[in-house]
Amino acid sequence: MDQQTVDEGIGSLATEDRGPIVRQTLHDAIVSRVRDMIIEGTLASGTRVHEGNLGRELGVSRTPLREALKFLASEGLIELSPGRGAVVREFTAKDIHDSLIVLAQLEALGARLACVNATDVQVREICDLHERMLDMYRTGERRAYFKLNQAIHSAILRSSGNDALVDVHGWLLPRLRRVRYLGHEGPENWAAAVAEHEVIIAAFKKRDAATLSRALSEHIEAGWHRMKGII
Amino acid sequence: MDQQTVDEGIGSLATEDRGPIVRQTLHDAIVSRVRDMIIEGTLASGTRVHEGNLGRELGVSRTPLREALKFLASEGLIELSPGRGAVVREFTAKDIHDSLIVLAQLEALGARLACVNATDVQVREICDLHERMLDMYRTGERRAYFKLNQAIHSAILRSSGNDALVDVHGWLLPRLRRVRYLGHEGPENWAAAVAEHEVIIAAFKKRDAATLSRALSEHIEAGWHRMKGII
DNA sequence: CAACTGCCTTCTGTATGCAGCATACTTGAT
DNA sequence: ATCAAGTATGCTGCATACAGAAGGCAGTTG
Repeated sequence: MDQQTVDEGIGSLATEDRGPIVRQTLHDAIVSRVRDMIIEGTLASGTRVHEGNLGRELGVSRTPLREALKFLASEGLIELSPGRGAVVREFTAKDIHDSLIVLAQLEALGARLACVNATDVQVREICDLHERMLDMYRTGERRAYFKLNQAIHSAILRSSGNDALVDVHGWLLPRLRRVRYLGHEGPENWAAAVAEHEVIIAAFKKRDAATLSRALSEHIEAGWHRMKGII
Repeated sequence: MDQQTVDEGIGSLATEDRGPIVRQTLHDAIVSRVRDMIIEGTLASGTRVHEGNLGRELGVSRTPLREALKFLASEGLIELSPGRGAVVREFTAKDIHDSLIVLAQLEALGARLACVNATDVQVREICDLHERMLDMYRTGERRAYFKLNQAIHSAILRSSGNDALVDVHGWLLPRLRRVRYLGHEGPENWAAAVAEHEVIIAAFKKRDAATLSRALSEHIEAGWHRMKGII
């Protein structure tokens, strides 16, 4: 492999989406890169992942790529068949719905815990995220909105103080990111999602566990109804 | 590496705990083997995992071992530090408790779904497992009891018909297996756990979602109280 | 005597090579 | 013409080799 390709590959990976100076191992870079490729559809569902080709494309050799694929396999984004390599997992509508049911349950639990355990600082930070998200909604920046949306949900979970819950949530989320991204297609859908977020934040501010928990569950279920036609 | 060691290693892995003729990749063998070593305490918490030594011990080269470690890292059983290798993750009492809270929530959800979706055959199979587990209790075979106990919980989850729930549960479980195993130390604790299982099975037979869901949560919480002194 | 620096050892991170297996294609037979 | 069998190609699975980094130890200096 020529050095040019290597540098290009590593360079593009290193500057992808992390901070600037943080030590970024090739492994992490490949994992997040391939994960993004799956989420964004560059690697479509059902695609056979060819170690040689993808490695050449990313500018890395097969070994670290294989390690990354094993990692992604344990997240369920990729399926490995012995002797036949890796394919991007296809998520059926039922898979998505099942995952959302679990997600709703997890976020509802997180909400209840967060109302008790979150610090005032955390509440305020989440409200700030919410305000910034509203800005993105007003200016129509879907991608930034999407990232802030995710950040809010994750931040509420984190403020629950239950690390295992955060881990499980983080594990389940990747397989839903693509579909949640699609969930805000269309202006009226987007408006509905924003309205639900208003309820959520209001309940969180008041530390009203019952309302927050219910609002989050309903928000996720509503998201399902918004997106299920698309899938 | 001499061939002797390789054969010995692969042989011991291949015959470890899977069925006889099922095609078993080295990767899966290593993953389950190392996982067992962690659960059984052969690899104690906080132990530095030395790729060379462990690979030599298992009779495999570093490459598949590294892939397995990456896999286990994404399960959270092992922590990887760039440039400094892998250490067996130490679970604090809080980690365990947090995980159990999540587990209880997941099993409660599974219970509710199972009461609706389980087939009569599945219900009967689970009752059979329960009967066999009681036999193991009476004859004092802790290891077999433990395996059947796990099998019952997993089977109820599976009968919910929610694959994502099964996946998440299966992902969370490994980090709790060691501690759940410890949870039945002492005869009166064991008796209490068995009594709780009686309630669970009775509710499941009647497809009483509310009772089953509550019984499972309480069973897990009771398990925590039984074990928390030990940790 | 303590602290710092430079070297050395050892381990991780990555690449490459080799062997076995799966699949596809080709050829021959019915 | 179709099906089956054999062969060939290319991919995966694993091992090993090499390079770079981290940590330890010793020697030297303040």
